[in-house]
Amino acid sequence: MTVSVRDVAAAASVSVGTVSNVLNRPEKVAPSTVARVTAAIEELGFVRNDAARQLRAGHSRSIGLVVLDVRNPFFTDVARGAEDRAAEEGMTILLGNSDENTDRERAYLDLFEEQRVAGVLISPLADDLPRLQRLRDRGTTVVLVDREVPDQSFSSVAVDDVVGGYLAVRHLLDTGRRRIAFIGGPASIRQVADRLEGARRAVAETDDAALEVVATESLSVLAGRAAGEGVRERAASDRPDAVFAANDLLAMGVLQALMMQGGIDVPGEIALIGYDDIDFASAAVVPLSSIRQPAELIGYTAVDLMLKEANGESVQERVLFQPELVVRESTSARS
Amino acid sequence: MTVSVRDVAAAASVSVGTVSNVLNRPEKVAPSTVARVTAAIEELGFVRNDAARQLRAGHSRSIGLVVLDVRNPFFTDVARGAEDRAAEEGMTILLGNSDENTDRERAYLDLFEEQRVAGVLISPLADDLPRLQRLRDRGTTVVLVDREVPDQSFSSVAVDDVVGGYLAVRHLLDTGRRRIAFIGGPASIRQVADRLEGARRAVAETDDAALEVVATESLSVLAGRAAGEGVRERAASDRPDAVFAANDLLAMGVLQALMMQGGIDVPGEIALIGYDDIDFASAAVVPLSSIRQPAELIGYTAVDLMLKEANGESVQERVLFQPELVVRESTSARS
DNA sequence: CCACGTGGTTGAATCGTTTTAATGCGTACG
DNA sequence: CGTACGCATTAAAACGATTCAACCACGTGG
Repeated sequence: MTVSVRDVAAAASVSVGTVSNVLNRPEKVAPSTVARVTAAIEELGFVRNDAARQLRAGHSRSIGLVVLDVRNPFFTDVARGAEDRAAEEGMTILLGNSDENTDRERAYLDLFEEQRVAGVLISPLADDLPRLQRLRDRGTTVVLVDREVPDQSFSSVAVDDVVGGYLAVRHLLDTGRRRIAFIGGPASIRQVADRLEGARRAVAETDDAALEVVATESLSVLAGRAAGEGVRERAASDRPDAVFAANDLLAMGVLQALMMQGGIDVPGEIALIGYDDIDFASAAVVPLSSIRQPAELIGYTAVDLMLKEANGESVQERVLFQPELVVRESTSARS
Repeated sequence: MTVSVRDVAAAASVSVGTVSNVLNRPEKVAPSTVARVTAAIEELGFVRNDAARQLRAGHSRSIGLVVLDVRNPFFTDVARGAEDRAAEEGMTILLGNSDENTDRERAYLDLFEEQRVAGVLISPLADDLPRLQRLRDRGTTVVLVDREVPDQSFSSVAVDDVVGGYLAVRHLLDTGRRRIAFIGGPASIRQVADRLEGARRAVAETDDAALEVVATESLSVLAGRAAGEGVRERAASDRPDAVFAANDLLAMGVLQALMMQGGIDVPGEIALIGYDDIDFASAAVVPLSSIRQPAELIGYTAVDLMLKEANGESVQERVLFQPELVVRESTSARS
């Protein structure tokens, strides 16, 4: 059924070795032979079998990328950056979506390991570091995306989320807000914890400021809507005057809930700031202030680090980008 | 370095065949042997080499999916639906992103063919059907996503975009609008052409209605913003009183441009409707009316069709879903 | 005239898993 | 007592591309 090098070789009356050479090192083969083989390939519609190549090579030309949520534009941007860098090397990105679920994360890691990917980039969930450690010990290069690890045992590319959280809340305080609510979760996700930590620091600097934490199940629009409804249903005196959402998806959900049928004025009554600065943030009902991260650059750099480490050019490098405050209408001063 | 079945066999003092049996048909192996082999696998940290499996099997357990744009939530939803169905069979989705670019589309098809994927799902770009035909002739099952082909030679799952376009514009006309602008492109994309066709039909039913077409380079937020600016800069008398954007990303861009610094009132001056009903549509500056498509179901069904056809259970099936109008504030009657 | 390169090409070995026909071994049955 | 059968396991043959040592023919320089 399928045509192999063997068939091509027969058709061009050369050996399989020569066919392989034409495919991989045409300059080593006489031009006339190249022509004959190429013709045979065309004629028979030969297509390389990648499984056989990989088997021989010992590893694939793909890179595994596990993200927390494909629906979050931040991560698709990271993926695109990664894809760009990979394409420069003729490699491919395999995108896995853990959906903030440990089992799914593990399943993708297993899959990638069976595929013998050149490396794994992962925005890891909770602390299943031992699993990653094992993976690395068996010879797979691992780069952490948007996550650093205290013992410095992995390469990583991340953004300083403590600073990001600080910037967000500092901004809220600067515009006169005092009762800040942090909406986000689960706390096991490092990004969430760090952004909260940054928020705490900012609040601690201001005497009469208070921080309240509203935990969510996940970082989705839906979870944000639920949390927002909780806030809306409170007595007016009991509500915060500013909300810092752990990411833009949550923030958009919160915004929807607050404004639902003549609800609460944003930013009049409650100011709102998100995180990630996704494209849609600026198009929200009330254009959303946010903390910008260089998403594509993160992906690009992660692949770069992975390749370097795999080539032995460097061992464990850790890149840290700085986040940036983007002010829009959702945090305007009260009129 | 890496440990193979051979090593496991030696460690458990059985043959490689037995190890393979433990892996794939444990019920055929004596329990005590299973235990011994499993222990050896654990001990040595053995991980199956998927390339070797595939080579033997002749095809992979992955399914290729090529979409027009990963940044469009509609397609990530399709991908999730596909992933769900694939997971039920222990298979994986390989996601390729053509970015509305023929070369990239072709590159992904080549890649998938080399990988010997079990099948290819594709939302094809222009008319590179011969390429798909060849792919199919060489034995790869192909299912068209969101695209039908006149000669019925491929299985497909799609939504009736002509009906969708009709619903959108019919709604605009019903709310009293008469000068309709269709914003979208490139026209070579079937979805765009069909939605426009539907729009034409609706306009043709109403005597005093006019349709204008504003072509865009792509279906992105950016392209929408550019088109929207064009409209905004016109003399008020020259502007349409309603805009039908070929998808929600465009619509969000148009919306941003129209409202820019005290611009045009939506829906007061211009009504706006999009297409796809992505999650963010309801959270837009002005909540966006749209045409809803069952994105996840499309992906799910596409994989289903592919599996059926690959198993020879059916040849060429064509599924057509109906779109649905979702009315929000962006098309409210003028106050 | 012979040894010695050189540019092209060959054939066999290899990667790691799965599969299949064959084998061994014990038990039940005629 | 021998045959037959079932069960567990084995050994060897695939799958298809790549690589590498060997080889060949043909000059060229000594």
